[in-house]
Amino acid sequence: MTRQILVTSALPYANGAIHLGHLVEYIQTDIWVRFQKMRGHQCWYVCADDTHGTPIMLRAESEGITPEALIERVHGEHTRDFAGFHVGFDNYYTTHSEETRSCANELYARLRAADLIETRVIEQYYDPLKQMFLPDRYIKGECPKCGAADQYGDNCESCGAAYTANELKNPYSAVSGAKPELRQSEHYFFKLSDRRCQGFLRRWTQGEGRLQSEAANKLQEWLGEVGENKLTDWDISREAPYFGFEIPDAPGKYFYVWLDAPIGYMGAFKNLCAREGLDFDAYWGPDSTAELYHFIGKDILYFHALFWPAELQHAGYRTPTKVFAHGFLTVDGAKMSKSRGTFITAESYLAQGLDPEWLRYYYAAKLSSSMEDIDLNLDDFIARVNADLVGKFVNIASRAAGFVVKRFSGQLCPCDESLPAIQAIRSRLVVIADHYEAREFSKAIREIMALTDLANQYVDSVKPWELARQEGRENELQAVCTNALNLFRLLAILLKPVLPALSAKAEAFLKVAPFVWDDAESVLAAGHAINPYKHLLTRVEKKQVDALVEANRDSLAAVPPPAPQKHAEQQEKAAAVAVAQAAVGADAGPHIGIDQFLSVDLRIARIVEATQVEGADKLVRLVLDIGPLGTRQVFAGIKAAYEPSALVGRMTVMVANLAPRKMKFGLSEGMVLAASDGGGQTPGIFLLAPDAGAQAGMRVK
RNA sequence: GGUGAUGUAGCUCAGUCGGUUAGAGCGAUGGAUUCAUAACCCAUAGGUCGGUGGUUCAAUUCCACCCAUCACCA
Repeated sequence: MTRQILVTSALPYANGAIHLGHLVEYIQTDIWVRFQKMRGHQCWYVCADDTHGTPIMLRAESEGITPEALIERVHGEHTRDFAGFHVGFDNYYTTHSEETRSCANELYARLRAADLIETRVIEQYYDPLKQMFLPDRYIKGECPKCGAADQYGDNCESCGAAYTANELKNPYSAVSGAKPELRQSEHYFFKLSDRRCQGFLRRWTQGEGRLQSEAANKLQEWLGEVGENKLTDWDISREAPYFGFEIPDAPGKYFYVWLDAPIGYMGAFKNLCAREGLDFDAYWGPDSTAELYHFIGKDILYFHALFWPAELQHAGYRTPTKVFAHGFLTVDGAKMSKSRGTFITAESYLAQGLDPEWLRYYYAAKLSSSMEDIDLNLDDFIARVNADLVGKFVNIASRAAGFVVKRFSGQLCPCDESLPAIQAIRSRLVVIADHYEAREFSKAIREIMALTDLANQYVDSVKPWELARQEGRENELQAVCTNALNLFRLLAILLKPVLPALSAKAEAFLKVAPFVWDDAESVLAAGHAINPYKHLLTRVEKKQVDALVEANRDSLAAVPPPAPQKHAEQQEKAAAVAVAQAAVGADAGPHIGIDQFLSVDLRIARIVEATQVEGADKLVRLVLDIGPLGTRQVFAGIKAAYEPSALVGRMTVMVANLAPRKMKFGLSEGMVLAASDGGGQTPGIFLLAPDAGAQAGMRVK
């Protein structure tokens, strides 16, 4: 029976590059989709860029371009990167489309009709300078609990306390630095707390096979006990200015990016329907018999297993058949890191000349159906790809093809289907297919590689190179090589979902039509002729991987800090961090060693003299007392912020071993430490000062 | 802080619904071989199954606590 299947991967956010963490999901999904297609099912794979929200708006602004221009450029980059890794979308669209807009409007209207939309006035911080409401993540201030400075508006990184932005002390806008004011505005809420949603979700999330058991448990936790009303309503609107879709009956208010993101699945599919002549309702209507699967990262389970099905259900659409969550990617056992060079972009991987199928294979070899994180161990990556793919798999074709082409013009004789190795493959077909279907790719790969070992053992046992030296044994030679090539073909079929490009080369080499799964039931006919063998796959070299890491080290200062996967919600914090970092003047950059740090001689200094410098716009001349080290003259560019007379007597911190520099106004013998916003968004210069008790000349470290 | 997941050979991972000698691939070592991008084949070594206690005739497997890593706490 031919199944009708619609598959999605989560929409990547349109303000950053695709990296190896993202690729886990797209490769996982692509393997599954390719498997379904090989099985002869009608399977559509759609995805899109997630293009709306504050981070996009601010990012575009900082680049001096329109959001439309930004998302168009990023769409091009994403499309290129995915194609480079053979991710075969049937449609890679954008949420900034008329299809998505109309789907969003329709879904919203239906929820409204179902009395599941409610308006409520809420009080929120507003940036008077920037003239916009600030998401919590864009407000910083002192933690209400422990008093730590520069904490975000949702929780404290110092003491871990959770609170609302309104509770922060001395709040300021991370966008402009301005002091935000509380303003009221009307927001639109999806009533997730409604009894209907609760009841529905309790049933839906526990549906057989709907979610992985870990995910179902998590959902159970979020839902709470029966009677316990743990779900809260979801704020789905944002005030202008906002880059997104305006809510039809609410001028100046926009759908929150997370509302239209999953609707982007619909929009992308609707666009595909127009192109392919498909019936949208056959897939999304309440009576749809098609299967709908969402592949997502475990970080966005909440959206896909609570909000999304509840919305669909009550807006009269079908709900997802299953939601598949995967874990995060670590590299060499740790979070991806810019300073270590393990925050690797898809673009750089390809640009450095690494083969995308190496990564596809490695991921497949590690992926299971669980939500566990997977680790890309770079040394293991090299060893495994080389051993399995080049040493074992490709080697089978390589060691048989030469004889067949040279001695028999590429012609094959009948294949011995009773061969134990062939029988072994046949006997494992169902098991392997089941593993693919269940997304147990690592198990499938394990099986296939065990069979590959059998194939090499077979070649070793029949010793074609000895037969080739003996007259009169040509038939035997042709027979064993034919068998070996058939073994290779069968294995290539099994690996095709993982290695589409390599399989295509194998098809060309063997001169056969594109493999489908059922081809594994047959063998090449006697008399069939193959092409001369060309290398199907090169080895990974350590130096290539080293170069890749080097190329990614610290090369991404402009993008948000590393994280396994980024979607709109999480992006807000990342973007806020980026904004905050820009405000400090620079990214944290690569690490330095303790020795390097200790080479800077920082000293507590007492300002004993401070005078205007005639003819200098920014400089103040300071004479600093650093105790046993005597006094130093320093010219500091702090005139804009400090009246010289007010500085006399103050304690501060200076770099005592900075090489003296001759300036127009005299010799500067060091540097005082002061903070300022290199980006110019927060005005002011802030001289450092030690706590009371510090004495002039003390070492700072 | 609370909750959950994970922690098994140098590396990557299986596995044990408690039961005689804990498995695979890679890597290492030795051997064999030379058809194959020095690949392949055979063999050997290597683990107090994160730590400490407990339950049991018996625990790596169950329980408690601890440590480490990761995640969630919307």
